[in-house]
Amino acid sequence: MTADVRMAEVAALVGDPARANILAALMGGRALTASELVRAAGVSPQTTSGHLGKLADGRLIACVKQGRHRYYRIATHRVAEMLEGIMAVVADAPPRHRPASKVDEAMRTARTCYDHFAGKLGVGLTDALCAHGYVALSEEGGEVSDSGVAFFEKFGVDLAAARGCSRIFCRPCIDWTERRPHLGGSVGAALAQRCFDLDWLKRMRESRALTLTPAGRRGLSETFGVSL
Amino acid sequence: MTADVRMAEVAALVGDPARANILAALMGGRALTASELVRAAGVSPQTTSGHLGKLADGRLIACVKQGRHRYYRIATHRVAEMLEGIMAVVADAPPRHRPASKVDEAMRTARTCYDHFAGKLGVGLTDALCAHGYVALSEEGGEVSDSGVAFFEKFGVDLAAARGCSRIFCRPCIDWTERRPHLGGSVGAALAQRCFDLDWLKRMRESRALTLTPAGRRGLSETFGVSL
DNA sequence: CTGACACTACGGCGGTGGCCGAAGCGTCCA
DNA sequence: TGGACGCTTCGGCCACCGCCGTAGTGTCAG
Repeated sequence: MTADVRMAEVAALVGDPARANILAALMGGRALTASELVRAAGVSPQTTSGHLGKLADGRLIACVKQGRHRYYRIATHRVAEMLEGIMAVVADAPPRHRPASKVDEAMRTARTCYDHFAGKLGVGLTDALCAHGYVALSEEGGEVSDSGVAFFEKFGVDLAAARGCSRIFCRPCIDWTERRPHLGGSVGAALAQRCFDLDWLKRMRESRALTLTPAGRRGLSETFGVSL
Repeated sequence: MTADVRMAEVAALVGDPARANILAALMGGRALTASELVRAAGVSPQTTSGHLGKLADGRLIACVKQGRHRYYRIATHRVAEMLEGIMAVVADAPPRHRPASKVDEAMRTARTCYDHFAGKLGVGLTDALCAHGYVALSEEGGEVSDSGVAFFEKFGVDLAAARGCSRIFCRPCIDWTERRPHLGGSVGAALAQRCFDLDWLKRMRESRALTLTPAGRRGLSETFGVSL
Protein backbone atom coordinates (compact mmCIF):
# COMPACT_ATOMS: atom_id res chain seq x y z
CA MET A 1 0.00 0.00 0.00
CA THR A 2 2.82 2.38 0.79
CA ALA A 3 4.25 1.63 -2.63
CA ASP A 4 0.97 2.65 -4.23
CA VAL A 5 1.24 6.09 -2.73
CA ARG A 6 4.67 6.48 -4.24
CA MET A 7 3.22 5.32 -7.56
CA ALA A 8 0.60 8.03 -7.33
CA GLU A 9 3.26 10.60 -6.56
CA VAL A 10 5.32 9.68 -9.60
CA ALA A 11 2.28 9.55 -11.85
CA ALA A 12 1.05 12.89 -10.53
CA LEU A 13 4.36 14.40 -11.53
CA VAL A 14 3.72 13.33 -15.12
CA GLY A 15 0.06 14.20 -14.82
CA ASP A 16 0.36 17.94 -15.22
CA PRO A 17 0.21 19.32 -18.78
CA ALA A 18 3.17 21.65 -18.35
CA ARG A 19 5.31 18.93 -16.81
CA ALA A 20 4.21 16.44 -19.46
CA ASN A 21 5.33 18.91 -22.13
CA ILE A 22 8.69 19.24 -20.39
CA LEU A 23 9.17 15.49 -20.17
CA ALA A 24 8.09 15.02 -23.77
CA ALA A 25 10.65 17.60 -24.85
CA LEU A 26 13.36 15.85 -22.86
CA MET A 27 12.35 12.54 -24.48
CA GLY A 28 14.12 13.96 -27.51
CA GLY A 29 17.24 12.67 -25.78
CA ARG A 30 19.11 15.94 -25.46
CA ALA A 31 19.72 17.83 -22.25
CA LEU A 32 17.89 21.15 -22.49
CA THR A 33 18.25 24.40 -20.57
CA ALA A 34 15.53 25.77 -18.36
CA SER A 35 14.87 28.50 -20.91
CA GLU A 36 14.32 26.03 -23.70
CA LEU A 37 12.00 24.08 -21.45
CA VAL A 38 10.05 27.24 -20.71
CA ARG A 39 9.04 27.32 -24.36
CA ALA A 40 8.21 23.62 -24.31
CA ALA A 41 6.15 23.90 -21.13
CA GLY A 42 4.06 26.80 -22.34
CA VAL A 43 4.00 28.58 -18.99
CA SER A 44 6.02 31.37 -17.39
CA PRO A 45 9.69 30.93 -16.37
CA GLN A 46 8.80 31.03 -12.67
CA THR A 47 6.19 28.36 -13.05
CA THR A 48 8.48 26.27 -15.21
CA SER A 49 11.20 26.54 -12.62
CA GLY A 50 8.82 25.24 -10.01
CA HIS A 51 7.91 22.30 -12.21
CA LEU A 52 11.55 21.52 -12.87
CA GLY A 53 12.20 21.54 -9.15
CA LYS A 54 9.36 19.10 -8.54
CA LEU A 55 10.50 16.78 -11.32
CA ALA A 56 14.06 16.86 -10.00
CA ASP A 57 12.89 16.18 -6.44
CA GLY A 58 10.99 13.19 -7.74
CA ARG A 59 14.11 11.95 -9.50
CA LEU A 60 12.44 11.98 -12.88
CA ILE A 61 14.94 14.45 -14.29
CA ALA A 62 18.53 15.31 -13.44
CA CYS A 63 20.24 18.67 -13.60
CA VAL A 64 23.80 19.77 -14.32
CA LYS A 65 24.93 23.35 -13.90
CA GLN A 66 27.09 24.79 -16.60
CA GLY A 67 27.99 28.44 -16.33
CA ARG A 68 24.80 30.35 -15.94
CA HIS A 69 22.78 27.65 -17.64
CA ARG A 70 21.22 24.61 -16.07
CA TYR A 71 20.82 21.61 -18.28
CA TYR A 72 18.05 19.16 -17.53
CA ARG A 73 17.71 15.61 -18.83
CA ILE A 74 15.67 12.49 -18.19
CA ALA A 75 17.19 10.95 -15.07
CA THR A 76 17.31 7.25 -15.97
CA HIS A 77 16.39 4.79 -18.67
CA ARG A 78 13.70 3.48 -16.36
CA VAL A 79 12.03 6.85 -16.46
CA ALA A 80 12.28 6.97 -20.25
CA GLU A 81 10.74 3.52 -20.51
CA MET A 82 7.96 4.50 -18.15
CA LEU A 83 7.13 7.48 -20.34
CA GLU A 84 7.17 5.27 -23.41
CA GLY A 85 4.78 2.97 -21.62
CA ILE A 86 2.38 5.83 -21.00
CA MET A 87 2.72 6.90 -24.65
CA ALA A 88 1.84 3.36 -25.69
CA VAL A 89 -1.37 3.47 -23.68
CA VAL A 90 -2.22 6.84 -25.17
CA ALA A 91 -1.61 5.49 -28.67
CA ASP A 92 -3.96 2.61 -27.93
CA ALA A 93 -6.87 4.93 -27.35
CA PRO A 94 -8.83 6.07 -30.39
CA PRO A 95 -7.62 9.45 -31.65
CA ARG A 96 -9.98 12.22 -30.66
CA HIS A 97 -9.06 14.79 -33.25
CA ARG A 98 -7.18 14.61 -36.50
CA PRO A 99 -3.79 16.10 -35.56
CA ALA A 100 -2.25 16.64 -38.99
CA SER A 101 -0.08 19.66 -38.36
CA LYS A 102 3.23 20.25 -40.14
CA VAL A 103 5.43 19.61 -37.17
CA ASP A 104 3.36 16.52 -36.44
CA GLU A 105 4.05 15.38 -39.97
CA ALA A 106 7.79 15.75 -39.39
CA MET A 107 7.44 13.89 -36.12
CA ARG A 108 5.65 11.07 -37.86
CA THR A 109 8.39 10.78 -40.46
CA ALA A 110 11.44 10.72 -38.24
CA ARG A 111 12.01 11.44 -34.58
CA THR A 112 14.00 10.26 -31.62
CA CYS A 113 12.45 8.09 -28.96
CA TYR A 114 14.72 9.22 -26.12
CA ASP A 115 17.90 7.80 -27.65
CA HIS A 116 16.86 5.74 -30.65
CA PHE A 117 14.86 6.31 -33.82
CA ALA A 118 11.10 6.16 -34.13
CA GLY A 119 8.47 7.12 -36.67
CA LYS A 120 8.61 5.94 -40.26
CA LEU A 121 12.41 6.11 -40.06
CA GLY A 122 12.63 3.90 -36.98
CA VAL A 123 10.14 1.37 -38.25
CA GLY A 124 11.69 1.37 -41.74
CA LEU A 125 15.19 0.74 -40.44
CA THR A 126 13.89 -1.97 -38.18
CA ASP A 127 12.00 -3.66 -40.99
CA ALA A 128 15.12 -3.57 -43.16
CA LEU A 129 17.29 -5.07 -40.44
CA CYS A 130 14.74 -7.81 -39.87
CA ALA A 131 14.33 -8.49 -43.61
CA HIS A 132 18.08 -9.02 -43.98
CA GLY A 133 18.07 -11.33 -40.98
CA TYR A 134 20.39 -9.07 -39.04
CA VAL A 135 17.95 -8.66 -36.23
CA ALA A 136 15.15 -10.89 -35.04
CA LEU A 137 12.66 -8.57 -33.44
CA SER A 138 9.14 -9.44 -32.56
CA GLU A 139 6.79 -9.04 -29.68
CA GLU A 140 8.93 -11.67 -27.99
CA GLY A 141 11.92 -9.43 -27.48
CA GLY A 142 14.96 -9.07 -29.67
CA GLU A 143 18.16 -10.72 -30.79
CA VAL A 144 21.03 -9.75 -33.06
CA SER A 145 22.12 -12.59 -35.39
CA ASP A 146 25.72 -13.47 -36.23
CA SER A 147 25.38 -11.85 -39.63
CA GLY A 148 23.85 -8.89 -37.86
CA VAL A 149 26.87 -8.57 -35.59
CA ALA A 150 29.09 -8.48 -38.67
CA PHE A 151 26.83 -5.95 -40.33
CA PHE A 152 26.78 -3.61 -37.36
CA GLU A 153 30.55 -3.78 -36.95
CA LYS A 154 31.04 -3.01 -40.63
CA PHE A 155 28.63 -0.09 -40.35
CA GLY A 156 30.68 1.29 -37.49
CA VAL A 157 28.47 0.47 -34.53
CA ASP A 158 30.33 -0.66 -31.43
CA LEU A 159 28.18 -3.59 -30.38
CA ALA A 160 30.52 -4.68 -27.60
CA ALA A 161 30.10 -1.35 -25.88
CA ALA A 162 26.33 -1.55 -26.36
CA ARG A 163 26.27 -5.05 -24.91
CA GLY A 164 28.45 -4.06 -22.00
CA CYS A 165 26.22 -1.29 -20.75
CA SER A 166 23.83 -2.10 -17.98
CA ARG A 167 20.56 -1.47 -19.77
CA ILE A 168 18.50 -3.68 -22.01
CA PHE A 169 20.49 -4.62 -25.08
CA CYS A 170 17.85 -5.16 -27.69
CA ARG A 171 14.13 -4.79 -27.35
CA PRO A 172 11.08 -3.73 -29.28
CA CYS A 173 9.62 -0.33 -28.55
CA ILE A 174 6.05 0.32 -29.59
CA ASP A 175 5.76 3.23 -31.95
CA TRP A 176 2.86 5.52 -31.09
CA THR A 177 2.44 6.77 -34.64
CA GLU A 178 3.19 3.66 -36.65
CA ARG A 179 1.71 1.34 -34.02
CA ARG A 180 4.38 -1.21 -34.77
CA PRO A 181 7.58 -2.14 -32.92
CA HIS A 182 10.88 -0.51 -33.72
CA LEU A 183 14.38 -1.21 -32.51
CA GLY A 184 15.08 0.08 -29.02
CA GLY A 185 17.53 -0.78 -26.28
CA SER A 186 21.22 -0.02 -26.38
CA VAL A 187 21.52 -1.44 -29.93
CA GLY A 188 18.92 1.00 -31.15
CA ALA A 189 20.69 3.81 -29.34
CA ALA A 190 24.08 2.86 -30.81
CA LEU A 191 22.62 2.67 -34.31
CA ALA A 192 21.09 6.12 -33.92
CA GLN A 193 24.33 7.53 -32.57
CA ARG A 194 26.22 6.18 -35.56
CA CYS A 195 23.76 7.83 -37.95
CA PHE A 196 24.21 11.14 -36.13
CA ASP A 197 28.00 10.71 -36.30
CA LEU A 198 27.72 10.17 -40.05
CA ASP A 199 25.67 13.39 -40.31
CA TRP A 200 22.83 11.51 -41.89
CA LEU A 201 20.28 13.19 -39.68
CA LYS A 202 20.01 16.49 -37.86
CA ARG A 203 17.91 17.24 -34.81
CA MET A 204 15.37 20.00 -35.32
CA ARG A 205 15.50 22.88 -32.89
CA GLU A 206 13.52 22.18 -29.75
CA SER A 207 11.71 19.20 -31.14
CA ARG A 208 12.09 15.48 -31.24
CA ALA A 209 11.67 15.59 -34.99
CA LEU A 210 14.66 14.90 -37.27
CA THR A 211 15.58 16.14 -40.74
CA LEU A 212 17.33 13.95 -43.27
CA THR A 213 20.51 15.31 -44.88
CA PRO A 214 21.32 14.56 -48.54
CA ALA A 215 24.07 12.24 -47.34
CA GLY A 216 21.57 10.57 -45.08
CA ARG A 217 19.06 10.09 -47.86
CA ARG A 218 21.76 8.43 -49.98
CA GLY A 219 23.20 6.43 -47.11
CA LEU A 220 19.89 5.11 -45.84
CA SER A 221 18.96 4.06 -49.36
CA GLU A 222 22.27 2.34 -50.15
CA THR A 223 22.88 0.74 -46.79
CA PHE A 224 19.38 -0.15 -45.69
CA GLY A 225 17.23 0.29 -48.77
CA VAL A 226 15.10 2.74 -46.84
CA SER A 227 13.62 5.82 -48.49
CA LEU A 228 11.28 8.19 -46.69
CA MET B 1 2.17 18.36 -28.44
CA THR B 2 -1.41 17.16 -28.56
CA ALA B 3 -0.14 13.74 -27.63
CA ASP B 4 1.59 15.19 -24.58
CA VAL B 5 -1.71 16.47 -23.27
CA ARG B 6 -3.17 13.01 -23.57
CA MET B 7 -0.12 11.67 -21.75
CA ALA B 8 -0.77 14.10 -18.92
CA GLU B 9 -4.40 13.03 -18.78
CA VAL B 10 -3.52 9.37 -18.48
CA ALA B 11 -0.81 10.02 -15.92
CA ALA B 12 -3.14 12.25 -13.91
CA LEU B 13 -5.60 9.38 -13.72
CA VAL B 14 -2.92 7.28 -12.04
CA GLY B 15 -1.70 10.24 -10.04
CA ASP B 16 -4.41 10.23 -7.41
CA PRO B 17 -3.78 8.10 -4.29
CA ALA B 18 -7.25 6.57 -4.25
CA ARG B 19 -7.11 5.71 -7.95
CA ALA B 20 -3.57 4.38 -7.58
CA ASN B 21 -4.81 2.09 -4.82
CA ILE B 22 -7.60 0.89 -7.07
CA LEU B 23 -5.25 0.20 -9.95
CA ALA B 24 -2.78 -1.52 -7.67
CA ALA B 25 -5.56 -3.77 -6.38
CA LEU B 26 -6.60 -4.60 -9.94
CA MET B 27 -2.97 -5.40 -10.77
CA GLY B 28 -3.65 -8.55 -8.77
CA GLY B 29 -5.13 -9.77 -12.04
CA ARG B 30 -8.66 -10.48 -10.86
CA ALA B 31 -11.74 -8.50 -11.73
CA LEU B 32 -13.05 -6.93 -8.54
CA THR B 33 -16.42 -5.47 -7.63
CA ALA B 34 -16.88 -1.81 -6.82
CA SER B 35 -17.42 -2.72 -3.17
CA GLU B 36 -14.11 -4.55 -2.97
CA LEU B 37 -12.43 -1.60 -4.59
CA VAL B 38 -13.98 0.73 -2.05
CA ARG B 39 -11.93 -1.03 0.61
CA ALA B 40 -8.82 -0.87 -1.56
CA ALA B 41 -9.28 2.81 -2.36
CA GLY B 42 -9.71 3.88 1.24
CA VAL B 43 -12.44 6.41 0.48
CA SER B 44 -16.24 6.40 0.53
CA PRO B 45 -18.32 4.39 -1.97
CA GLN B 46 -19.53 7.55 -3.71
CA THR B 47 -16.01 8.83 -4.18
CA THR B 48 -14.80 5.44 -5.29
CA SER B 49 -17.59 5.27 -7.82
CA GLY B 50 -16.51 8.60 -9.23
CA HIS B 51 -12.93 7.39 -9.52
CA LEU B 52 -14.05 4.20 -11.24
CA GLY B 53 -16.01 6.27 -13.72
CA LYS B 54 -12.98 8.41 -14.50
CA LEU B 55 -10.71 5.41 -14.91
CA ALA B 56 -13.25 3.74 -17.20
CA ASP B 57 -13.66 6.93 -19.26
CA GLY B 58 -9.90 7.03 -19.67
CA ARG B 59 -9.92 3.40 -20.84
CA LEU B 60 -7.59 2.32 -18.06
CA ILE B 61 -10.12 -0.11 -16.66
CA ALA B 62 -13.05 -1.98 -18.13
CA CYS B 63 -16.33 -2.88 -16.53
CA VAL B 64 -18.74 -5.80 -16.90
CA LYS B 65 -22.12 -5.83 -15.21
CA GLN B 66 -23.17 -9.04 -13.56
CA GLY B 67 -26.44 -9.00 -11.63
CA ARG B 68 -26.24 -6.18 -9.19
CA HIS B 69 -22.48 -6.26 -9.14
CA ARG B 70 -20.11 -4.50 -11.46
CA TYR B 71 -16.77 -6.11 -12.00
CA TYR B 72 -13.83 -3.93 -12.90
CA ARG B 73 -10.52 -5.04 -14.36
CA ILE B 74 -7.42 -3.56 -15.98
CA ALA B 75 -8.46 -2.73 -19.54
CA THR B 76 -5.45 -3.93 -21.55
CA HIS B 77 -2.00 -5.44 -21.21
CA ARG B 78 -0.58 -2.10 -22.29
CA VAL B 79 -2.11 -0.50 -19.23
CA ALA B 80 -0.70 -3.23 -17.00
CA GLU B 81 2.73 -2.75 -18.50
CA MET B 82 2.51 0.98 -18.06
CA LEU B 83 1.72 0.50 -14.39
CA GLU B 84 4.63 -1.90 -14.04
CA GLY B 85 6.82 0.74 -15.64
CA ILE B 86 5.77 3.27 -13.04
CA MET B 87 6.39 0.71 -10.30
CA ALA B 88 9.87 0.15 -11.68
CA VAL B 89 10.66 3.85 -11.43
CA VAL B 90 9.31 3.92 -7.89
CA ALA B 91 11.50 0.94 -6.98
CA ASP B 92 14.52 2.76 -8.35
CA ALA B 93 14.14 5.55 -5.84
CA PRO B 94 15.69 5.04 -2.41
CA PRO B 95 13.14 3.76 0.11
CA ARG B 96 11.97 6.51 2.42
CA HIS B 97 10.66 4.49 5.32
CA ARG B 98 11.08 0.92 6.40
CA PRO B 99 7.76 -0.67 5.41
CA ALA B 100 7.98 -4.05 7.16
CA SER B 101 4.33 -4.77 7.83
CA LYS B 102 2.86 -8.27 7.83
CA VAL B 103 0.91 -7.94 4.64
CA ASP B 104 3.96 -6.37 3.04
CA GLU B 105 5.93 -9.42 4.10
CA ALA B 106 3.42 -11.69 2.38
CA MET B 107 3.57 -9.47 -0.70
CA ARG B 108 7.33 -9.75 -0.72
CA THR B 109 7.20 -13.51 -0.54
CA ALA B 110 4.71 -14.24 -3.28
CA ARG B 111 2.32 -12.08 -5.26
CA THR B 112 0.88 -11.67 -8.71
CA CYS B 113 2.16 -9.04 -11.07
CA TYR B 114 -1.09 -8.65 -13.03
CA ASP B 115 -1.03 -12.16 -14.47
CA HIS B 116 2.32 -13.68 -13.57
CA PHE B 117 4.30 -14.29 -10.39
CA ALA B 118 6.51 -11.78 -8.64
CA GLY B 119 8.27 -11.46 -5.31
CA LYS B 120 10.57 -14.15 -3.96
CA LEU B 121 8.38 -16.74 -5.67
CA GLY B 122 8.60 -15.10 -9.08
CA VAL B 123 12.31 -14.48 -8.87
CA GLY B 124 12.98 -17.96 -7.46
CA LEU B 125 11.05 -19.69 -10.22
CA THR B 126 12.79 -17.57 -12.81
CA ASP B 127 16.22 -18.32 -11.36
CA ALA B 128 15.43 -22.04 -11.39
CA LEU B 129 14.25 -21.95 -15.00
CA CYS B 130 17.39 -20.07 -16.01
CA ALA B 131 19.68 -22.38 -14.01
CA HIS B 132 18.28 -25.41 -15.82
CA GLY B 133 18.74 -23.65 -19.14
CA TYR B 134 15.02 -23.77 -19.87
CA VAL B 135 14.79 -20.03 -20.20
CA ALA B 136 17.40 -17.46 -21.13
CA LEU B 137 16.27 -14.30 -19.44
CA SER B 138 18.37 -11.23 -18.97
CA GLU B 139 18.05 -7.53 -19.41
CA GLU B 140 18.22 -8.28 -23.12
CA GLY B 141 14.80 -9.83 -23.28
CA GLY B 142 13.87 -13.48 -23.09
CA GLU B 143 13.91 -16.76 -24.92
CA VAL B 144 12.66 -20.27 -24.20
CA SER B 145 15.18 -22.97 -25.15
CA ASP B 146 14.32 -26.27 -26.83
CA SER B 147 14.72 -28.12 -23.56
CA GLY B 148 12.57 -25.42 -22.00
CA VAL B 149 9.81 -26.07 -24.50
CA ALA B 150 9.89 -29.75 -23.58
CA PHE B 151 9.90 -28.92 -19.88
CA PHE B 152 6.92 -26.59 -20.11
CA GLU B 153 4.93 -29.07 -22.17
CA LYS B 154 5.66 -31.81 -19.64
CA PHE B 155 4.62 -29.52 -16.81
CA GLY B 156 1.31 -28.88 -18.57
CA VAL B 157 1.83 -25.38 -19.90
CA ASP B 158 0.37 -24.78 -23.35
CA LEU B 159 3.23 -22.91 -24.96
CA ALA B 160 1.61 -22.84 -28.40
CA ALA B 161 -1.35 -20.93 -27.04
CA ALA B 162 0.95 -18.57 -25.21
CA ARG B 163 2.96 -17.98 -28.34
CA GLY B 164 -0.14 -17.47 -30.42
CA CYS B 165 -1.53 -14.67 -28.33
CA SER B 166 -0.88 -11.15 -29.48
CA ARG B 167 1.11 -9.91 -26.53
CA ILE B 168 4.80 -10.19 -25.75
CA PHE B 169 5.73 -13.83 -25.39
CA CYS B 170 8.62 -13.76 -22.99
CA ARG B 171 10.13 -10.78 -21.31
CA PRO B 172 11.77 -9.75 -18.08
CA CYS B 173 9.72 -7.78 -15.61
CA ILE B 174 11.56 -5.80 -12.97
CA ASP B 175 10.55 -6.81 -9.47
CA TRP B 176 9.99 -3.83 -7.20
CA THR B 177 10.82 -5.76 -4.05
CA GLU B 178 13.59 -8.07 -5.24
CA ARG B 179 14.96 -5.50 -7.70
CA ARG B 180 15.75 -8.26 -10.14
CA PRO B 181 13.98 -9.45 -13.26
CA HIS B 182 11.38 -12.19 -13.18
CA LEU B 183 9.55 -14.00 -15.93
CA GLY B 184 6.75 -11.97 -17.50
CA GLY B 185 4.93 -12.01 -20.81
CA SER B 186 2.50 -14.67 -21.90
CA VAL B 187 4.88 -17.47 -20.83
CA GLY B 188 4.95 -16.06 -17.32
CA ALA B 189 1.18 -15.79 -17.36
CA ALA B 190 0.75 -19.36 -18.62
CA LEU B 191 3.12 -20.69 -15.96
CA ALA B 192 1.21 -18.87 -13.25
CA GLN B 193 -2.10 -20.15 -14.57
CA ARG B 194 -0.81 -23.70 -14.50
CA CYS B 195 0.27 -23.32 -10.87
CA PHE B 196 -3.19 -22.01 -9.98
CA ASP B 197 -4.78 -24.93 -11.85
CA LEU B 198 -2.65 -27.33 -9.82
CA ASP B 199 -3.86 -25.61 -6.62
CA TRP B 200 -0.30 -24.86 -5.65
CA LEU B 201 -1.13 -21.31 -4.71
CA LYS B 202 -4.19 -19.45 -3.47
CA ARG B 203 -4.94 -15.77 -3.89
CA MET B 204 -5.41 -13.93 -0.62
CA ARG B 205 -8.64 -12.01 -0.19
CA GLU B 206 -8.41 -8.53 -1.65
CA SER B 207 -4.68 -8.54 -2.04
CA ARG B 208 -2.12 -9.37 -4.65
CA ALA B 209 -0.38 -11.60 -2.12
CA LEU B 210 -0.47 -15.38 -2.53
CA THR B 211 -0.41 -18.22 -0.04
CA LEU B 212 1.36 -21.48 -0.74
CA THR B 213 -0.63 -24.70 -0.30
CA PRO B 214 1.06 -27.85 1.06
CA ALA B 215 0.83 -29.35 -2.42
CA GLY B 216 2.43 -26.22 -3.78
CA ARG B 217 5.26 -26.36 -1.30
CA ARG B 218 5.96 -29.95 -2.30
CA GLY B 219 5.51 -29.33 -6.00
CA LEU B 220 7.67 -26.22 -6.17
CA SER B 221 10.42 -28.03 -4.33
CA GLU B 222 10.27 -31.20 -6.45
CA THR B 223 9.73 -29.56 -9.82
CA PHE B 224 11.75 -26.40 -9.50
CA GLY B 225 13.86 -26.85 -6.38
CA VAL B 226 12.33 -23.71 -4.99
CA SER B 227 11.52 -23.35 -1.29
CA LEU B 228 10.24 -20.13 0.23
C1' DC C 1 -44.81 -5.28 -2.88
C1' DT C 2 -41.39 -4.19 0.36
C1' DG C 3 -37.12 -3.92 2.10
C1' DA C 4 -32.17 -4.77 1.59
C1' DC C 5 -28.29 -4.28 -1.21
C1' DA C 6 -24.95 -2.61 -4.98
C1' DC C 7 -23.88 1.16 -7.18
C1' DT C 8 -24.27 5.84 -9.15
C1' DA C 9 -25.71 11.00 -9.71
C1' DC C 10 -25.99 15.57 -7.58
C1' DG C 11 -24.53 19.47 -4.77
C1' DG C 12 -21.84 21.98 -1.66
C1' DC C 13 -17.53 22.31 1.03
C1' DG C 14 -12.61 22.74 1.57
C1' DG C 15 -7.80 22.21 0.54
C1' DT C 16 -4.21 21.40 -2.64
C1' DG C 17 -1.65 23.08 -6.30
C1' DG C 18 -0.87 25.64 -10.55
C1' DC C 19 -0.27 30.28 -12.01
C1' DC C 20 1.95 34.85 -12.37
C1' DG C 21 4.19 39.44 -10.57
C1' DA C 22 7.85 41.02 -7.97
C1' DA C 23 12.12 40.37 -6.17
C1' DG C 24 16.48 37.92 -5.18
C1' DC C 25 20.77 35.16 -6.30
C1' DG C 26 24.58 33.80 -9.36
C1' DT C 27 27.10 34.20 -13.82
C1' DC C 28 28.90 36.35 -17.86
C1' DC C 29 30.35 40.35 -20.63
C1' DA C 30 31.88 45.01 -21.76
C1' DT D 1 31.93 47.59 -11.86
C1' DG D 2 27.55 48.14 -13.89
C1' DG D 3 24.29 45.82 -16.35
C1' DA D 4 22.23 42.08 -18.91
C1' DC D 5 20.98 37.46 -18.58
C1' DG D 6 19.54 32.81 -16.62
C1' DC D 7 17.20 30.97 -13.19
C1' DT D 8 15.03 30.62 -8.76
C1' DT D 9 12.29 32.03 -4.48
C1' DC D 10 8.45 34.30 -2.36
C1' DG D 11 3.71 35.64 -1.88
C1' DG D 12 -0.95 35.95 -3.09
C1' DC D 13 -4.80 34.71 -6.15
C1' DC D 14 -7.93 31.46 -7.95
C1' DA D 15 -9.68 27.36 -10.04
C1' DC D 16 -9.96 22.67 -9.96
C1' DC D 17 -10.80 18.44 -7.91
C1' DG D 18 -11.26 15.19 -4.30
C1' DC D 19 -14.32 14.46 -0.58
C1' DC D 20 -18.68 13.25 1.64
C1' DG D 21 -24.03 13.54 2.67
C1' DT D 22 -28.08 12.97 0.46
C1' DA D 23 -30.84 11.04 -2.83
C1' DG D 24 -31.78 8.24 -6.91
C1' DT D 25 -31.73 3.81 -10.12
C1' DG D 26 -31.47 -0.96 -10.74
C1' DT D 27 -31.42 -5.80 -8.79
C1' DC D 28 -32.45 -9.60 -5.83
C1' DA D 29 -34.90 -12.04 -1.98
C1' DG D 30 -38.96 -13.11 0.57
